[in-house]
Amino acid sequence: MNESSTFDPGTLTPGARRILDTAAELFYENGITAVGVDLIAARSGVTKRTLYNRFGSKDTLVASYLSERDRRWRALVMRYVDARTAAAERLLAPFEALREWSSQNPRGCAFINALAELPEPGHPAHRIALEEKRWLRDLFARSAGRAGAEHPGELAARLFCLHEGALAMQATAPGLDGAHIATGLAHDVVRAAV
Amino acid sequence: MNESSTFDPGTLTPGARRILDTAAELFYENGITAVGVDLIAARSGVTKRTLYNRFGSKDTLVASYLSERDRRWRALVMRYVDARTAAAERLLAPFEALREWSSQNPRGCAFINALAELPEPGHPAHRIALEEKRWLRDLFARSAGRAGAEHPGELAARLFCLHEGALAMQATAPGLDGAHIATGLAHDVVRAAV
DNA sequence: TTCTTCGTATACTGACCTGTGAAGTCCTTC
DNA sequence: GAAGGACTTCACAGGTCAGTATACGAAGAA
Repeated sequence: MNESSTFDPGTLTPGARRILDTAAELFYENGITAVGVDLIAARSGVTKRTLYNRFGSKDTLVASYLSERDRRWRALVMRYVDARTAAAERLLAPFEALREWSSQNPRGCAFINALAELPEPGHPAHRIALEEKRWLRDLFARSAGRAGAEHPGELAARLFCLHEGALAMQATAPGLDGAHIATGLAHDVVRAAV
Repeated sequence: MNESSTFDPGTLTPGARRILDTAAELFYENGITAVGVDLIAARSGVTKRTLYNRFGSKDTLVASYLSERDRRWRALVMRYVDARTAAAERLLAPFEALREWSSQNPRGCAFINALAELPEPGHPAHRIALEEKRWLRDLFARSAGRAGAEHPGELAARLFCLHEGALAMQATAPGLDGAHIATGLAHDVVRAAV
C-alpha cells in the first residue's frame, strides 16, 4: 500500500477513488470533525475495512482531501495566469480564477475551514493548508516583481489580503459577492502600484 | 435558571462565570467540536452537573461564548469610533480596533472559525456569528454615508472585505501582520472614495 | 423553620468515535 | 492454474461524546 501521507490520484483503486470523492464532499459541506469514517464508508459503498486498508487513518484521508483540492486549485489558477501575457494581467489572473472557484464552492475556503478546525501545527492537514497559502503568496510576489512594482513584497501581501477577504466573506457575508468586490479592489491596487 | 440561549454576564453565578471563561479559552484555542464538556467542567473546578444546571446544553454554552465575545468586540470598536470626530476617521476606526484585537487574539477570528465548524444555519452559534458580521457591515455603511461617500454601500463592502482579509490572514499567513496591511489598504480606499 | 439557590460527588446511559482482527470472495494477470 | 491485489463481512476493542439520575451539603432569606 502507500505509507506516505497523501496519494497520487492516478494510482487510486476504484474503491479508494470513491472514498476520496465522498469524503471530499462530506468534509467540505459538514466540516472535518463532524464527519465520521463510518459515514464516509457507508456513503462510498465500501466497508470501513477498505477505507483503512487504502488510507491507513482518518488524518491521512483528510490530508489527501486537502491535497487533491490544492492540486485542482493551483491548476485552475495557472490556467488563468498562462492565458495572459501582459504582466499586470497575469498579476490579477488569480482573482479571475477565484471568481470561477467561488461560484462552485459556496461553503468558503476549505483550507481556512481546515485551519479553524485543526489548530495543531503538527497535523498534516494543517501543513498542507499553510503550504497552499504560501504558494499563492509566492505567486503574487513573483508576478508583482515581473510587473515592475516598486515594492513587490508589499503589493503581494496586499493582493493576498484581498484574496483572503473574498474567501472569508463567502462564509461571513453570504449575500455579498466577495470575489467580485475583491477583484475590483485588486484592480485599483495594481493600477496604483505599477 | 435561564431558559434563553445566552446569558447576561452580570447575572452569572461564580461557578457559571468560571465555566464560561474556561470554555471561551478552550474553544478559541482548540476549536469548538474538539473540546468536550467533561474537560470544561474539570478545568473550571466544577462538576458537569453544575455546568448543565447553569447552561442547559453545550450548544447554549457555545452560544454564550460567542455572544460575550461579540459584546466585547463591539464595545472595543465603539470606543475607537467614539474617540474620533472627523467622519473619515470614524470610518477607519474599526481598523484601529482590529489591530489591538488581533494582537491579543492570535488564533484568528472566533466567528469565522465557528462558522467553519458549525455549518448548519439553525445552530444558535451560527446565527450569532452572522449577526456580528452584519453589525460591522452596517456600521461601515452608516459611517460611509456620513463621510459623504458617493457609493456608501460599495465602500462599506470594500472595507468589510479588507477587515475579513486581515482576520483570515491571521490563520493563513501567520508571519504577516494582516491588520497592518488591511489598515494601509483601507486608508487608500477611503481616500479615493470620499 | 422551611424554602430556594448554588454547589458537591459519583455513577450511569446510549450513542458514537477511530481503529483492528481474522477469515474469505472476486477478479485479473502471469 | 497459481498468485496476488482489491474488497467484503462481521465482530470487537477501547474511548469519548453529550447528557441524566440520585443524593447530599451549605448558605441566606422568608
